[in-house]
Amino acid sequence: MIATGAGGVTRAQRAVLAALVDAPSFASAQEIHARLRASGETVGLTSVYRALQSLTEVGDVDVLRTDAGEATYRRCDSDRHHHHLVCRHCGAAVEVEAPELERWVADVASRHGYRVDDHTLEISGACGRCATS
Amino acid sequence: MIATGAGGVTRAQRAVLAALVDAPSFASAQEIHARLRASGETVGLTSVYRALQSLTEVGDVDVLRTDAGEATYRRCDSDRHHHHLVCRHCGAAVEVEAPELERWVADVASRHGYRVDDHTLEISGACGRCATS
DNA sequence: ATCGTTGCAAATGTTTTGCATGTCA
DNA sequence: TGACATGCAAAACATTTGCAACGAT
Repeated sequence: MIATGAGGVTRAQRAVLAALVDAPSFASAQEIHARLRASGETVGLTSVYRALQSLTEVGDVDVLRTDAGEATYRRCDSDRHHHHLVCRHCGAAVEVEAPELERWVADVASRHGYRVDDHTLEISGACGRCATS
Repeated sequence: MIATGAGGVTRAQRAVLAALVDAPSFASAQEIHARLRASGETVGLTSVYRALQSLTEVGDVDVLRTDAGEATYRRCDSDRHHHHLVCRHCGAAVEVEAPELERWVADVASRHGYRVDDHTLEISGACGRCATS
């Protein structure tokens, strides 16, 4: 496997990235595949999975597991470490950077004698538009 | 289905709870099943899944999805809302309650016009014992 | 007898892999 | 020609469900 540039180098990778740009928030591999098919692209499900795997490794997309166990993918604006605030209704997502949180995490960990290797925070709820309607 | 007491009322539920007490941290359904089998208990995999489902609904055990997509379960000491600090090596886990975090989450959400329905935070790293050895 | 529990087998759904084919340098 | 990329079909998973047998009240 050759190192892929940030833009995605294979046909499948380009197609998947394009689909992710349209996606309101996190989309599953199956959804991406269906969307591509619907838009006339002829990409196999296998290639979608492989493209997502590559893109994830390179860091171009973020992965999130749903409660149902489905992996969902999202193209993130920021390439820095951040967390998500996702609307359950319309799928709108806000990327939030949180230095205080990072600090707090490190603090709590060290207070328990732990070294932090990784952490995840996901907040789900309703965005302003959906909460009121 | 009848309401099950906190102790677990079916044979499968009792067995699963017992297995979870021994578990150093989160264990998958398959692991629990294997452990029960190894210890001589004759419990079907199906019953393990069903027991875990019931126990989860009642709130006796917590669920956590691994990156691999496997659901893992843990018997939690606290029945209040809390987060986990898990050691990747030995599996030791600390349950941490974090009022500041909850406040911060609510704050960030409202700043973006969101209403918070749910949130998850997982911290993984190395405990003191494993970090130094 | 009745009703919940059990567990096998089969179904489901996602993701991965084997393999033959296509494509581009 | 050679190294990938592709996609179908099949496999590998975790998990759920249908269903008949079982156990306790």
